[in-house]
Amino acid sequence: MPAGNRKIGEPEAPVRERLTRDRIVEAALRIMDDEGLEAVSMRRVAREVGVEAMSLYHHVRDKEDLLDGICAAVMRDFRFPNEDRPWIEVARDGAREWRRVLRDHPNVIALWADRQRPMTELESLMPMEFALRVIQRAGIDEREGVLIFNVLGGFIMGVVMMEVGAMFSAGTSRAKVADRNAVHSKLPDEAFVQFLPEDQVPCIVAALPHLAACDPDEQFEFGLDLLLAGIESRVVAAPA
Amino acid sequence: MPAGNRKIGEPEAPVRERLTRDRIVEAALRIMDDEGLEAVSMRRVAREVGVEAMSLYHHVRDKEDLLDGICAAVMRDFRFPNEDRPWIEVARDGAREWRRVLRDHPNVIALWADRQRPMTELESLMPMEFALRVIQRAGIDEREGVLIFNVLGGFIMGVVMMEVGAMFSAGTSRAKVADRNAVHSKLPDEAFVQFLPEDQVPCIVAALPHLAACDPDEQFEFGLDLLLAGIESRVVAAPA
DNA sequence: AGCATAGGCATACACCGTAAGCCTGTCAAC
DNA sequence: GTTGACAGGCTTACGGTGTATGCCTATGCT
Repeated sequence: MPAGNRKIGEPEAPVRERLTRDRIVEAALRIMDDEGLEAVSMRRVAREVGVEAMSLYHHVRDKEDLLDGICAAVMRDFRFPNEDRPWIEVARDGAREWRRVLRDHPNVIALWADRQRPMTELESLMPMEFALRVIQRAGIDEREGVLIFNVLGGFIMGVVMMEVGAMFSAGTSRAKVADRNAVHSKLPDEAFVQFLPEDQVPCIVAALPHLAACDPDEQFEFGLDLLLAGIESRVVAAPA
Repeated sequence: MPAGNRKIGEPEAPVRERLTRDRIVEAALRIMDDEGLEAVSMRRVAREVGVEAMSLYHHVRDKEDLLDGICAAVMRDFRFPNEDRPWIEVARDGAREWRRVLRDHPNVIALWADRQRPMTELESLMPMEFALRVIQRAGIDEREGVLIFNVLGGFIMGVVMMEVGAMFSAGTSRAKVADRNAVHSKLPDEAFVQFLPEDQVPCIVAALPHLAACDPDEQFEFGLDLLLAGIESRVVAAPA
């Protein structure tokens, strides 16, 4: 018989604290961060908060809604840099902070990528508002400001995605791949790096040590400098 | 009783052509492009090629392997630009081509994002080889070449992701959102754009017309110019 | 002709999201 | 106090998923 079905007057109450949307979303986010996106199921989240799956539906409309909640929670994690400085410093810190958020919740990129729908909650839009404000204060007109916003935003997301996804880096994410030994048409994976044929992909082979040694922070700062320098040169060329 | 269980000597044979890994992958890619990533299930793919789900397992190890096949097929779609030109033109065309591929198969970004494992098939690495070769021919040393490769690659992926995902653009992807009217804590969605409170997000409100009107091609070229100009300035500053 | 094998198929299991409905503890109105 | 509404848990059930296991047949080699 289920809990809560105790006789009346029984001494100790169940004492489970009330379920709330926030508790649910928080648990789901934790699961996503710890166990990956596909581990986030209604049953798994329910178990995490000590409840049956269907009970969640009193607090979230459906799974989509729960995922929306996760997105909002991630956006809420953005800590706004102090803006009382030259715009370019604020922009740089904002970009770094966005990268920090994405790296702290790397699976949120996949979440955005396959749901493909815009944020709707006001609170989630505040980082965007911040970015546009910084750009505007640099004296850039609104039209170009949108271009720059998208370029910077895309750059940050893409670089972090390559960083955490290791799509090309060839040395990382060994754990996920380890048990997949060749059965069909596949390289043995384990020694993938060593057996790249130099005559067919000489540039990759030559670049391998640098790919392996590449520091993600330096990587990011390099690209950010490139973009910000380009943007700044446009500002001084056409001052407001 | 199943098909193929006909009496011997029956006039018309089933005539189904042999199942191959390529046919399966091709069908899966088509489904992903037409119906989205979540539509790609073993049963759905099997139906597409006129077979039962379990028959696929004679040609792919598991679903992961099938998804690997999709990734490889997408990479095979990359058409290499003519390289007998100044490196910066080749680089520009390579970037455009990569964007074309990603836009033709927009769901592959989500696929990369949540699988997070490197490409292993040699053929899939040829576009990377191409990119590194172009960068190297610009006279950039290998270490910095890797930085530039990652920056450009990340930029392209991120910008296309924002482009197709419409994460912030607020005007698009109406169809996917239309039937989700407010039940829980949610804005009505339909009139989302109009009801953004100007006092709380003035910069977004001001930017909205430009967000809506922003031409993705111009957007991409803008960012690409910014990056390539920055890269070129480093080349002339420190010639090989 | 006999037989191995490749490549189909059917069944079964555990897990998924969620519709429908039930049960109980809380609380306001009388 | 009793009553009734209701919020918020729970159970069951249905159709979907990936895939392990095993069967059956058509093909090709000897």
